[in-house]
Amino acid sequence: MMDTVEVKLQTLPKQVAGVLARRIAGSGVAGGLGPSEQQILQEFGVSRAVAREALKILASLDMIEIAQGRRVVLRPAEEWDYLSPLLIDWLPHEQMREILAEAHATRIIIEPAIAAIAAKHMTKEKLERLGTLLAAMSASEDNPDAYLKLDLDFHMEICRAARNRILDRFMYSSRWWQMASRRISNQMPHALPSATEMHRAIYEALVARDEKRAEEAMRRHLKKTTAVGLPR
Amino acid sequence: MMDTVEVKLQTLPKQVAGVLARRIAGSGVAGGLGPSEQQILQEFGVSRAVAREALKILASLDMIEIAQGRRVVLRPAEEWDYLSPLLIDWLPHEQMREILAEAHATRIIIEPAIAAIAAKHMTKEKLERLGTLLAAMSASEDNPDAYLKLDLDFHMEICRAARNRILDRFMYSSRWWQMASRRISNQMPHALPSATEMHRAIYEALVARDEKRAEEAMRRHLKKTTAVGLPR
DNA sequence: GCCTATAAGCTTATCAGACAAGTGGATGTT
DNA sequence: AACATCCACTTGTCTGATAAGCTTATAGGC
Repeated sequence: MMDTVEVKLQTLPKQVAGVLARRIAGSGVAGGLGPSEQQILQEFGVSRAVAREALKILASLDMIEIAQGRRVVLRPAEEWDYLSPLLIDWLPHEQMREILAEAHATRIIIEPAIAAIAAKHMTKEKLERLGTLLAAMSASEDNPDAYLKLDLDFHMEICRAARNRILDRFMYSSRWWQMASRRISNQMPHALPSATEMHRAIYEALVARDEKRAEEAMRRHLKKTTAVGLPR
Repeated sequence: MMDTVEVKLQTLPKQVAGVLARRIAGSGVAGGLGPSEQQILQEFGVSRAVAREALKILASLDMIEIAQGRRVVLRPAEEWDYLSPLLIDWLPHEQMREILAEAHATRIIIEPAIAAIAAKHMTKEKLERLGTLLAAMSASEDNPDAYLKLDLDFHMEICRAARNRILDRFMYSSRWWQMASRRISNQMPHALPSATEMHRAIYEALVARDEKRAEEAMRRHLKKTTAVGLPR
């Protein structure tokens, strides 16, 4: 039963995996031994099914390697799946801030290129949806949470226009980073009206189907929108 | 026991997940009902533990959504985890070729930027390792398999120099795509000596710490190395 | 008739205990 | 010292229960 507290925020294996992941992230040596099923049984008092699922979760993040007959071993942190929303939540704040900064740097590389491709493929329907989102953003400048969601949708919609599922997947992960970013620092990075203006600039470049201008507008936007809470 | 054939190429849940994934990828409607534990038990004759793990695998790829009490539902294909080596293997060839083309397009976006950043951060040790890899490539031009491995290591090593774990993860996935690419089309795309020359150009730009030149050399390399087996 | 509350029957989640299969090291033999 | 065998330990799979959450239908009250 894992604990006297009976609240069930999430599934049991996920909770166990979270504890183990934090422990590994905090003080794990690649190549070293990972938690065995038996250890988990004793420490958490859960059934073997739960222990196994927890390990499977860690394995799916490439944090550990499981093989029949062999003990669980820790994998190098450079190869963990930092694109997963699970791992994001389980990293110590120090590492999390680093990752978020790296994620933002990656956005600056990828999204301008996406905007350029999107400008080429832009259709009337897409533009209409983008226009609607833009209007909604303009009307939600007093509601940061709603604004963030619209912001994410706006970027995702542009990405979809590029018709590249790999890039789609990247943007999908990007969503979690930005929500995590919001979570650790509640302050708004900039005045929302200014953000709306930059989004409008991107939108208009897309309307004009001007690849170079869309690329540049996106780059300017992202460079201004510095990674939240990362003054370093 | 799943089948009369007793060969064990991989774990049982993975096999089941593979069959289900192919089926879903072939004719699945987002929002529709996915396979239930009961259905899997009856169809494959496996235990519930195996059926559950198979479903968990599909869920980790964002192909299905599992919740207690509710039936399993199919998630939209646009949000599947195309970065996973599992999914790559399970896609029908048609879709796989599309994805591989999109993956290559993504490389052309990301890797030149990586090369530029790497040029800035390049150290003596990294350069030495890259030089060693380059020499090994030159010596392995008659062994396509060994060459591919060295090629992948070369690109990964450059990425590591950029010190960005998100980009690392992308390159890590890229490895699987290229191995899959090789798998479906055994022909070598180009003469290996020519490839070595292009790698050497990248290497020399890195030695000179010339960001622009490294970026351009990488771009030229990738544009030449068209996605294998994709004449379309 | 309409709304609500309860209950029944699905589904997935967790538990328990067993046996199978693979690995690695200890043991013992040559 | 080299090799084969065995044994302890690990993960993989099976069986059959019980718990918990959701959906639907049914019965009751208004």
